[in-house]
Order: sequence, then C-alpha cells, then structure tokens
Amino acid sequence: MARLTHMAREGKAPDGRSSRWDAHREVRRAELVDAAVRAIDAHGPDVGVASIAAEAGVSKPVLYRYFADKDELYAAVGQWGADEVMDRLLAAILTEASVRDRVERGVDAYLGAIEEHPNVFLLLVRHRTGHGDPLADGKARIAATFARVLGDTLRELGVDAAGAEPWAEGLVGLGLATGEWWLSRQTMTRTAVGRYLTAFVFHALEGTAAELGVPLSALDAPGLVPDSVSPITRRS
Amino acid sequence: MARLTHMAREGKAPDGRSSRWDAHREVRRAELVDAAVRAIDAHGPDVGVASIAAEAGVSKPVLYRYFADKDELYAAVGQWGADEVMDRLLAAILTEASVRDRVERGVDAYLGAIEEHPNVFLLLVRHRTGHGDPLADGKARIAATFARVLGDTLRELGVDAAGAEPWAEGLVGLGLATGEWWLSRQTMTRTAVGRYLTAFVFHALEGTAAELGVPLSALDAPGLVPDSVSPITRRS
DNA sequence: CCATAGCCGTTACCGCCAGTAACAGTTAAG
DNA sequence: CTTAACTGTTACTGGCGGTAACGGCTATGG
Repeated sequence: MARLTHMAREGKAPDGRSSRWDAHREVRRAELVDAAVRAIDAHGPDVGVASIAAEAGVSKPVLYRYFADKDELYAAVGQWGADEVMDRLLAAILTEASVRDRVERGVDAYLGAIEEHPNVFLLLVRHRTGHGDPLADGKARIAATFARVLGDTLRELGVDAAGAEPWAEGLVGLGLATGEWWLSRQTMTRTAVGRYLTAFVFHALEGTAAELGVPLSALDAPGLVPDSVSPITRRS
Repeated sequence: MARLTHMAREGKAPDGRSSRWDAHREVRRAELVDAAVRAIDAHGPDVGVASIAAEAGVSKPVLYRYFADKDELYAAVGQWGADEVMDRLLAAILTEASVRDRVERGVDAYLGAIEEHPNVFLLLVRHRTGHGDPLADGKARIAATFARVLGDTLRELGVDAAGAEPWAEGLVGLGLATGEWWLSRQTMTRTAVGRYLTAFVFHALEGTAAELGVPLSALDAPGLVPDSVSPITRRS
C-alpha cells in the first residue's frame, strides 16, 4: 500500500495532527479512483498515469501519495469494477427463484454492468497484480467470493467441497472471456449472449450437482448465501 | 508483419538474390521464437527484449529484423504455445471413446502441456494483440479452433450453431483461468484439478446438447471433426 | 569479374513514461 | 509559534522499447 507520512509513526500516542486526516485520505483516494475510471473509460485501459492525473486535475506526485505505483492504482480500479459488478450480480442472484432464473438474471446483470464501463472491464480482465496477493485485483476478488459461496453451499449439503475453488476460478474465466469477446466484437445482441452463457453455466452447475448426488432443486432456496458473501464483497 | 528489405520489391521479376534467403528466414525466425521461449521459461513472462536477444546470442536490432515489435514477437510465442497445446489436446480428443472420456483426456493433455511451460502459458493468458487481428495471439487461435469444431458439429446436427463462438470463447477462458489458478497456487494435484475441470466442462456440454435436443451419444463418433480442424491449427 | 542485393552483426543513440527529488505554501493540533 | 500532516508544483532520473547508421560477408546477375 502507498503510505503517507503518518504511517511511519509506529502506533504510539495518538496524535490528533495525524488522525485528523484519516477521513480525508479515504475520500480523496476514492476521488482519484473515480478520476482514473473516467480516464480509462475515455482513453482505454492503457492510459498513462499522466492522463489520469490530468483527469483528476492534479499532478503525478499527488497521485503517488495515494498509490505506491501504477499497479496499485490499477488494482484499486479493478476492485472498484469488481464491486460494481458484484453488487449487481449478487442482487440478481440472491432472490427467490429457480436456479435457472437466478443464473439468467445474474448473467444479464453482469453483462449490463460490463457494458457500462467496457474499458474498465478490459482492465479487470487484463490486470494481474505482481505480488501474488489474492484479493488485490478485481478478478481474484470475484473469484474469491464465488469460491466462498460455492464452498459454503457444498459443505452445507455435505458433499465434497474441494472443487469450489477451481470451479470458481473457472466460472470467472468463463464469464470474463465471454464478456471480452462480446464487447470487442459486438457481433451478437446482449440477450443472445446472455442466453448462451446462461445455458452453459446453468448446465455446468446442474450436471455437476447431479454428479455429486444433489438434486438441483435443493438449491432453490437461497437462504444460506448472504452470510458467506458480505465479509468479502463489501468495501472496507 | 516484420518485413525485410526484399518485400519492398513489388513482386516483379524474381531475383535469385532475393529468393535464396526465403528458406533461411523461416528457420531463423523459428530459432528466435525458440530462444524467446527459453528466455520466458527462465525469466518469466515479462522478460525484456534485451534478455531474449541475449538468450538467442544476438543483439536487439537482429531481433527487430524478424519481428516488427515486441507485440509481434510475443504473439509468435503465443502461437507456438497454442500449437503446442492444441497438438496434444486434439490428439487426445480425436479418438474413439465416449464424450466424457474424450473430455477427460483432453483436459489432462492440456494440463500436462501447460505444466511444461508455465511461463509461456502465462504469456498466452495475458497477451492481447493490439491491432485486433484474431488468430494473432495464441488464445484467439485456440478459441477459433474450438469455435470451428463446435460450429461444424452443431451444423452437422442441424441445430442452432450461433452459440459456437461464445461457447468456444467461454471454454477457452474457463480453461485458461483454471490453469492459471492451478499453476500459480499449486494447491491441488493435477489429477484432482483435472477431475473437477472435466466434470464442469462435460456437464456444460452435455446439458447444452440436451437443451438443443441432441442426445450426447450422437457425438460419440468423432468422424467429422478432423477436417474442420486442420486448416487452422497446422503451422503454415 | 565486379556490382548488387540481400543477409550478418555491431554500437550508440532517441523517446516515452513510470516514478522521484526537492521545494514552497496552508491549516489545524500540541 | 512550532510541528505534523496535508496541499501542490517543476524538473529530473532511469529503464526499456525501438532505431539510425555503420561495416563486412556471400552468392547471384550481367
């Protein structure tokens, strides 16, 4: 993390001159992320730091007070995008409906979200955090949430839950790749991609569940899901 | 494409002084790609051009005689990797066996391939060609082959084939994401990931086929596949 | 037989862009 | 009234992708 001066003080007597900025820093950082999002929307996922700074009405060194390097800034944008997507996706999924319907609504919510900020989405697809920290980039964040939901559900049902992680990662990759293809080629309407993607995902889930000996209808009640979700998706 | 001097001559009277190099150039280019692969294997997917040149025992300008820019070089490496993967994958898939078995063998062949050159694989996952040419990077190459196979199969069966492309892209994304997760975390044995990935893919295919009104057993004979594959995968 | 066309390869440079140094001003806490 | 944190600037460094400009080798063409 980019650290401002006061972090050098090692937790000794709390000095008001330091703490009075705590709130400010957060909001400022958010503003900068916002500016970065605007810049990326406008100039594509490969904008230079200079352009982002300009969009924020600020010079580079200011930016570097809040983000250690470009990677960290991009990671923050990625998380912003991931939250954007997950907020809608979860809202669509955590409803009372058949699994098929929930998948369909989730997929549509997802496609709608990435359609609004295609460039940010591309960033999310491409960015890899250097220092292997999961949760650092948006993609990993989404995968972690999926893994958690899947894992909890499987454990709840008393079946082998080890597949949760690979499946979560795979699902994310599936969605990202389909989304990227759709956005960059625009050769198919949103509802059409949605239909195909929904079918694919649903059948993968359905068949896998069946193989584990669980009738899919056991999942029609979404009761257990919210708890396992909140701690990760919500912004800190 | 990177072009050497003789390309400036616009196809006029064939001069032996030009054509005598034709064979040489190809082999040389291949050597350089090989060197790049070695360099990437050794130093990760973010090697500098200088290191690649060094590995090839050559200075940068030489490299740039064969590749217009870093992107083109990386694209060539990506294609190399894609071919490496597809050769094995197709060999495993185009056999007489149940669909499930073929998927399983394909998945295992795939995992084996990426295990041998993890860094090249990472490059393949990450690299995006700038100038939107499909087939330029390895990922797109694989997706195109999948799309072709799926599309031909669906058309052969007389059902809606429009899903071939999104499904192909999605499948590739699914595989790449799972592979990347597995390689970078190494928290699961190859056979285990293979099992989970196989189940997921198989059920997606099976369920989707069923939804289209096709019994999956109709696909157990792999007769039609080879033709649609060769023109794309084979190296020119 | 020598000019020519293409290759071989080098060193030394340019230009871009991420990241930094150094400096000056402001505001509120101690 | 000092001090700690912010505000912000301009102008630099350093790495790396890419290029210019040079000289030498070998086989084809007339």
